[in-house]
Amino acid sequence: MNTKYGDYEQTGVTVDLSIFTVNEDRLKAMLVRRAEAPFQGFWSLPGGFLKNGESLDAAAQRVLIEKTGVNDVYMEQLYTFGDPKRDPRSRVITVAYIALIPWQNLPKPESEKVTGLTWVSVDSLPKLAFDHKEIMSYAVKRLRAKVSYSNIVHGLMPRQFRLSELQSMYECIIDDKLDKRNFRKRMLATGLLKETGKKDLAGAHRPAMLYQFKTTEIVFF
Amino acid sequence: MNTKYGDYEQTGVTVDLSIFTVNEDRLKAMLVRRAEAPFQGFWSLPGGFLKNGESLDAAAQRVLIEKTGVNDVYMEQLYTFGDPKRDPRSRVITVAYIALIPWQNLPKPESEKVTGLTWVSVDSLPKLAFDHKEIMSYAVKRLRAKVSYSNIVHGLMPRQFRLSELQSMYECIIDDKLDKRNFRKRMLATGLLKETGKKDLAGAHRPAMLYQFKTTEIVFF
DNA sequence: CATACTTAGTGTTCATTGTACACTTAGTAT
DNA sequence: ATACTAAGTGTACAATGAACACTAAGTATG
Repeated sequence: MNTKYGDYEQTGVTVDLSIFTVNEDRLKAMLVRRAEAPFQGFWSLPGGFLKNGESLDAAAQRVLIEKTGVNDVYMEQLYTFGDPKRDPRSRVITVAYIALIPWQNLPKPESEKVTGLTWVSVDSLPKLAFDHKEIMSYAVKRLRAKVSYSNIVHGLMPRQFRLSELQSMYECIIDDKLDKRNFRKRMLATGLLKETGKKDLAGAHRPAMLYQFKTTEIVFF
Repeated sequence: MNTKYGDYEQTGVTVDLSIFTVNEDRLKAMLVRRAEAPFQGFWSLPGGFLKNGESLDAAAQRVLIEKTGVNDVYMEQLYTFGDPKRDPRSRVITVAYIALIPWQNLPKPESEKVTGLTWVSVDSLPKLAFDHKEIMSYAVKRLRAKVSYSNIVHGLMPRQFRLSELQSMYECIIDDKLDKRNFRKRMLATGLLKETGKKDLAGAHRPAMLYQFKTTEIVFF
């Protein structure tokens, strides 16, 4: 396990992902069932070892596609966790990422039994393997904070949406209610939205204008 | 070099530190001269390999003490850089940290020739080894941003100080002038400062009250 | 010892931003 | 035709941020 340097241990490097979506008015995270020891049968964050010649971002992308089938989503590095005892087998440090996926973009969920995957509200997480609870807490904290000073919710919205849907998205991430008129004023004032000209005729009520983001980039207010 | 897993390379893990101080009204970073290849003779960030059983934070602390002789300073993890080509020898990922040290707390600098250490204004950095320029840019960006929404400057101030010194600290980090009255109002309004009751009688002018921070913790506004 | 010099210390006005709050509109359903 | 539902809109007030100039309390000098 150790190199010729003695003091300098060979270290495993993994990436672990906090993949978020919003569904049924709940902020949810993807968990995968561990098939093997340690923590066999426990839920954990999707992750994997860094491969030969692979950048950290690329590794995170790879894990994302493996588990969700989805590409091209918002992703950012969160933090690196390196407690020497965090993996009982050997020294492994993990570079944690946050990813955001609009629920609509996810393939229809198959049975949890088959896939070993599930989406769980971040407020009612089960016991998680390793230090994944800590990682997840940190990710939720970062996401909640970032919502208030950036347009990061973009990563969770479908391409076109009603302003009321956008508002709900904010509300369920920050877990608080917002004033409709002030919300609309602020959002339109950012200049990041544009009207599509289309209307959403669903429902027995006045149809809503559909909006979309002008740019994919994350902007800080 | 490779493990039995083939795809999964053994990876070196280092920590690299952007250590900042302010002196002569300049935000400066510590650089160390590389004694060995690669990048022999180049300036680089202080850093080192993660040791056996050592947490990332502990490794960063160790490097800090080795290079500065100083303990107990503000330090935070910055970002993890993992481009597969960032070290020409082999796969090494590095966890970057930011550290802040009040200039007054540093031991008297010996000759650069002897120590291989120097402090350079972040606006006039020389060519750096590896991807250290990129790391440093990111660190400066983070520090400049954080100054405006936290009391992180605490990490750069001596224990007691005049409000005008505090203002200068802000000004030279954000590289802009601030209004004296508004600055004082805002600072005192945070409630994070307390008067020491002492006066600074240096200089041929009205003596200044000395202040200190009530708490060591970093607070976000 | 009177005067000049230097930095410390202090308030107010105005502009901008944020917050609270209720009714009309345009569709569908009965 | 009427009821129902979510969409869409404006204003008054409070809080915050920004611009701005003089007096105070020491030391240094002639």
